[in-house]
Amino acid sequence: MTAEQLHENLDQSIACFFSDEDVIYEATQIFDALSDYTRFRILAALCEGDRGVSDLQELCQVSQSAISHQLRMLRDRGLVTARREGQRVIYRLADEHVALLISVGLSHAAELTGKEGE
Amino acid sequence: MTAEQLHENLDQSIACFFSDEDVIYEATQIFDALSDYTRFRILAALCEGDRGVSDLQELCQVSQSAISHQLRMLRDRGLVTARREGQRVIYRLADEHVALLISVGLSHAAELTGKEGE
DNA sequence: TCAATATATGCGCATTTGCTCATAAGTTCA
DNA sequence: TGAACTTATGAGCAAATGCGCATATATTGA
Repeated sequence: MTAEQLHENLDQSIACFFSDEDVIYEATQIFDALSDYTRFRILAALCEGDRGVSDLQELCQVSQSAISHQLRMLRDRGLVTARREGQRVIYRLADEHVALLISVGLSHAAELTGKEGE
Repeated sequence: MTAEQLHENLDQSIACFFSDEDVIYEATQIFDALSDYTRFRILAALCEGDRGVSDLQELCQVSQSAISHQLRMLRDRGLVTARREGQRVIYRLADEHVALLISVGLSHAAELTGKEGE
């Protein structure tokens, strides 16, 4: 089999995944958002309900600036939305897929670390 | 931050997610593996079946060195396993959760980019 | 044993990332 | 208005990342 033939076969068999390079890139952006310890905890907390910035800051134990920078990134990527309530700004998950991703990721991680029974 | 500090500040309502800092870290490692364009395509290809290194290299259109470096990372994180077949080395997905993560990530991405109907 | 093929690895560099610091901007209340 | 409070932002820095380059290792066949 030539390289070209191989390539065509591969393309066909996984066409459902590789139909659009932009979609793949966008998917990597989602996973990138979930790949940081602070951001993951932000998103996991938001799975449970809306949270203010200062609540998230306390939960994640990082500086106000760090939380705000990470929230900006999550906003820019469309993973969260923000609304103002007086002085506070309340964040909310923008996509229900995120909760599923977090759940699956934690299941996998729990198996790897042998903590699934807790 | 120590494990004690983290545990003390955890919100009770999300204790199910935050029961172990190691599990959270491990989850972020999985998402980190999926956050790179080349690695994502490697893993997506492996969802369809085992693949040799040169096949993956051709599919991802990157150098031999780049593929090998990324495969090493995926091995180190336990996401793939490798077996030798003659001169070739064949890689395989080590965890079925990865296929689910990829599927959910692509669904989310397809919605964001307006390509879900294709 | 040696050349050819296939894959892995150490080093180094350019780029990216996550954070701190300082400061700006928006809101409430006096 | 202005002070207190909350959140956002820009600049810059240390650390991490992804890859190229050169080379090492492993397998096969002559």
